Amino acid sequence: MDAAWEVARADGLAGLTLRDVARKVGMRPPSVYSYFASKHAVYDAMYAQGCREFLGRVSRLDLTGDALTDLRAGARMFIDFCVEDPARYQLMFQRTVPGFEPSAESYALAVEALESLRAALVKIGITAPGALDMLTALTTGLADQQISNDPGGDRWLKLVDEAMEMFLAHMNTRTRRKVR
Amino acid sequence: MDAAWEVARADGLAGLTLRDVARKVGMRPPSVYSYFASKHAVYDAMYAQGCREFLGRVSRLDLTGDALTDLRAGARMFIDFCVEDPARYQLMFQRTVPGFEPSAESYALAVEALESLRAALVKIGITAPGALDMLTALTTGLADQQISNDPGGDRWLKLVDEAMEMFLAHMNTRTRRKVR
DNA sequence: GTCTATATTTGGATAGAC
DNA sequence: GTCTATCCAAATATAGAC
Repeated sequence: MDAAWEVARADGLAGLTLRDVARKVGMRPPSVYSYFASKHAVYDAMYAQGCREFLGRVSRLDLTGDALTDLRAGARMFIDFCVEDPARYQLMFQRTVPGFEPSAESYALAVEALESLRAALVKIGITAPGALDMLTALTTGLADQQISNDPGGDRWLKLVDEAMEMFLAHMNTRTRRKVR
Repeated sequence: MDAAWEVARADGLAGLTLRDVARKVGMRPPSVYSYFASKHAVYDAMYAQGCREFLGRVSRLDLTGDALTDLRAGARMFIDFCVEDPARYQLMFQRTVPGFEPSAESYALAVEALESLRAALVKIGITAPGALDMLTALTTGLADQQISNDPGGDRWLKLVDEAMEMFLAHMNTRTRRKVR
């Protein structure tokens, strides 16, 4: 798995070949088939591993109950996760690999992650319809722009706190309007 | 070119092959080389064509001078442009094709498009540093989520107006803070 | 479990005739 | 300009020996 990630990071996710993975671990290509039934299976294992890593980070967030503080922490965690490994980001969130679809088993992990995000939002009082969708658009947009247009830099990273302020202020407006 | 786009839409951008393009126009594969020097050259021509189409739409926007109205119109135009052809979106904004980099000539068109966006923002009084970056993050995020997670639907499309309200309210806040 | 050997497919690209 | 024929390389996958 480590070798597969290395190859994906070096040659692009679509450029991953079992030959390269095999060579990286000092094996001949056919030997890889003792561990994975197909190239697809390698992608699926990577997808699942990415989901588990993400779930681990979600669970290690220590949230305070203060909306702005928690939004910032969550958004930073998510965007750091995306930016630190663009190949993983592409696999998990872009789905741009030729014919790859995660297995039901792996996909369940992704659903679990989104569910935990929804629960966290409810906990800080953000329940408006569309709020979760707006937040995922905003955070993936920041991550995407950072990765595509300023790799290695911080041009969009440094907007994360401000984006969460903007988001929260907007949600507060909506809530007040509703209550009145 | 039309055939190339059709193939890209059908088989994915990375799945485009000159063989398929040739067959689609009733030619044999080598004949394509009378028109394009390489597969790369085809991608580059597609990129340039996408940019020109986008520039055309930018110039056809009739802006009113009212910030919210114009932001909404611009964002809708951009996101519609992205969503209506995910292969084009991937080529122009994701840059996920194996070793493809647009030629300097083609890239200049993309720069021109971003420049016209910046000018439009200035015209409605949005000049804060980072405002343009925040706007591109927000709009590409909406487009990206729509394409990735609800293709053919409108789950994120219908958030566009609200997103622009949020963005504008935020920018107004920042301006006032600066003035005081 | 790992290897050698190989089948098979695919696809970019060129040579040279017409 | 288009064709036939072909080269070449890469890459997934399998068979079967050790």
